[in-house]
Amino acid sequence: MTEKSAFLQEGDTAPQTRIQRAKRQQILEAGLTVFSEAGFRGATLDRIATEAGLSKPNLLYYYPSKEAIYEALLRDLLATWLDPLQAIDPKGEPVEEILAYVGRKLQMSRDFPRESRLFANEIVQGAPRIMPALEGELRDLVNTLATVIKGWIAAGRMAPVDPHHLLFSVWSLTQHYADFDVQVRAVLNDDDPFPGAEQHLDLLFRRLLTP
Amino acid sequence: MTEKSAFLQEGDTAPQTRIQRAKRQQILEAGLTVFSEAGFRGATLDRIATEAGLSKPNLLYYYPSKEAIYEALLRDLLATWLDPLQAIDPKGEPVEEILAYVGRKLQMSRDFPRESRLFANEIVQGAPRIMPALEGELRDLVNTLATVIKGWIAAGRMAPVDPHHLLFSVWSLTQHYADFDVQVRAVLNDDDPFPGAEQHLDLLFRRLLTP
DNA sequence: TTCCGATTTGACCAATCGGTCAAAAGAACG
DNA sequence: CGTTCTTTTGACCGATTGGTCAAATCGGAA
Repeated sequence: MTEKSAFLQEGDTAPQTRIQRAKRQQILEAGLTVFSEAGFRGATLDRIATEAGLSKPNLLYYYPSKEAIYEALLRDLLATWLDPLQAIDPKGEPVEEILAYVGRKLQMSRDFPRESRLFANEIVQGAPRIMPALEGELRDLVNTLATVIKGWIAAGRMAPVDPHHLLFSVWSLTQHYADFDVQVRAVLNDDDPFPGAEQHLDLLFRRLLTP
Repeated sequence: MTEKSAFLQEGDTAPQTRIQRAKRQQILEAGLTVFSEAGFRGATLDRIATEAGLSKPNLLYYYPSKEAIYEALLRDLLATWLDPLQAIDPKGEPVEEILAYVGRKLQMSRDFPRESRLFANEIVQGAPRIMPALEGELRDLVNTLATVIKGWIAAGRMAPVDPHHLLFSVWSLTQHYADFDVQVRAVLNDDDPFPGAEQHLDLLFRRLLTP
């Protein structure tokens, strides 16, 4: 087990007024849009400020730097992103638990594509800022779940599958519909891919996992 | 069918000396490295020039702009990227044909991760420069293959699966090991993921496709 | 050697970048 | 009203960006 990563931690939670909280939220919203479209380097403070309806110095009054906005976003998102994983119940029915996880992840791709693309941008470019979280919290969580899955397999309650690669499969298959959205829609003539995706992934994992 | 896209076409093939061909190749090599690490906006001409062992004006002597290098790369890569798809033989054994395709794609993730990440960067950020190719050549190729697969299914030679989503699955599962390499390795303690991936994907698609 | 086109480079430029600062404008409260 | 604290802004700065250009250098043919 790795000890909890010291990176991406929030500083002291300063007492914020209602206005400050609201403006910071506006900025994070705008930052999410811009960073997810352009990546860290591609995003500009001017664009984020415009998107948030603020002047650039005003934006910098609430967050001290571009880095600060980006890291605040990553920090907030990490929890959201790991939630569906933690919701898997070791005492549940294995195949159904994993299928439900796939469903949750697919729904996140549909409902929060910007968040997915923000992570995708970060990781494709080498994860320079969330690597510690990947090697810390994420790895721990994955290893814990891998143990659970191995138990399920040993008990004959699901087909024998490498737990780590199973998780990679869930991530890649579901996030693909958010991250590669434009490609998917280009191929499908702009039809909504999600109904078909849900059915397909249900079939795929059911076939893979049913003992 | 969409007519062949007019974008990303090479200009008249000017007669090149041996030196010109070599230097241009150097530049594309360096460009591939830098663009795949940083995306279009994140890449700088200075970095590409340094990587190629040239001065910036010298680099611009061979390619007129940053855009020109990037588009030359995308153009060259598109063919390479579509090759494994075209190698699928409609007269072959369905399950084995698709499994072989998966194998080729996975090998490309292992051997050409920069190329994979270049595309990933481009598409995650909205595919502003290869959208025409996606809606043209790619869509045509995919639709052609989808017809073949539907034929295979109708003949009972493979399990009934949505052909488009099947292809998305192949792409996402295989490219994940290149595009999200740092995440995969972070979770796996830096072990080589490819042997396990090969076995896992073979199992996954065999289960999915065997009638 | 001379010559000529191909190649290379240092110096430079305008635009954009992230970020600063002092001063102005609001808001809250007496 | 005046005072005090918070919020907002225009003007500005140094660094970096993509790209230009004239001059220097190179390399091969005669």
